[in-house]
Amino acid sequence: MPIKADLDAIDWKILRELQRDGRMTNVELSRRVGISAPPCLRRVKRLEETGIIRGYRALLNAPALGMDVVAFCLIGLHHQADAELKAFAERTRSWPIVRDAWMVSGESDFLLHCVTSDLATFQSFVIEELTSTPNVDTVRTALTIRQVKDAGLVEINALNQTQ
Amino acid sequence: MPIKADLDAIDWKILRELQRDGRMTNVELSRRVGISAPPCLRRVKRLEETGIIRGYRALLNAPALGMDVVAFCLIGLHHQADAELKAFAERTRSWPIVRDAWMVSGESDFLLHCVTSDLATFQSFVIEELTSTPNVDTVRTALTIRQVKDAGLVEINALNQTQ
DNA sequence: CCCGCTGCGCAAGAATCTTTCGCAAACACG
DNA sequence: CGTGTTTGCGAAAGATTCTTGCGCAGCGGG
Repeated sequence: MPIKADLDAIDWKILRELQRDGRMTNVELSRRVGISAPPCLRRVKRLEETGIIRGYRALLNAPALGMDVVAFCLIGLHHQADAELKAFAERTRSWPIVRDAWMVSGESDFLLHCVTSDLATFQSFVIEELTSTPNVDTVRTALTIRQVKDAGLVEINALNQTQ
Repeated sequence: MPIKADLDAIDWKILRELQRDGRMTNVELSRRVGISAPPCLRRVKRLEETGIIRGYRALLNAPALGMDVVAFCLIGLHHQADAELKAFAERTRSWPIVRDAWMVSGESDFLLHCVTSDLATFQSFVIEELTSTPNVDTVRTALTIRQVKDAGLVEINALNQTQ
């Protein structure tokens, strides 16, 4: 699945710009990376088709939309057989409060990124949903105070552009 | 800062669509939300200007770009005075490995989302950077096995559209 | 030396963006 | 009720951008 595509300096620049502003016009993008619009569009399309660009997403302001509580939950299961891991993973997808989730190794088995409107909703989710889910052993929660950094998913610096 | 803007059903539809595909053309967006293009564009612009839409971002495929290691670090500090919290927050911004970071309350003080090319790089980051940073008390790490859910930041369901 | 491959950029038509303007519905107020 | 104000939709048109087709240059391999 990971194709490890060989990208040149221009491709890296495109990725950096689109990670910074995914709605930039192709004309502006082509100007920034130093080629004309048609080849630039072809490169973007190729990056999308090969899956290197998985998609585009608007970043929403959660508090302004009434979602004031962001929290992380570390979940430990009793049994970690493959079927049980898959079952819990599937369950996270059915909880709207859980925005993204990771299977992890270490002291816990899952890490959930949760967003809710208020603390009461979050607490009832933890108590009535999480801890009452079969096979769930431990639930440790960390309420967020504020986000202190929000870069894109992948670091793209000048070094990538010299390949 | 959180404006708690009053949004109607069409605004919520716009947010839902753009969170799903941030590069959709305005014509396509207007068709999906049921109004013509000009008022649709005005609404999007207003959502951007009021900060409800914070920006747009391309979602990159980290493994395909050679970033095979995703991990989370829970950091506990010795002292949690305001100046020290700010100092550590500032430091997270200088580490390229840290892609986003949260100040949290609970057993730890910070949660770091880290992405690196390989395990050795991550380990040397933890040992040589994190644990040797002044005021850092505890560092707990959770290596991710795989992401099991990746929805947008905010849940937008049909209920929002009946306001 | 020639051939095939790759990728750039020009040019033109299609689609989209963006502004302007008229209009209708909702509302406040006398 | 009637009137003025506000708000937001949608048609129209020009500007911009997207998208495709095509010619050309650079680069290896036979």
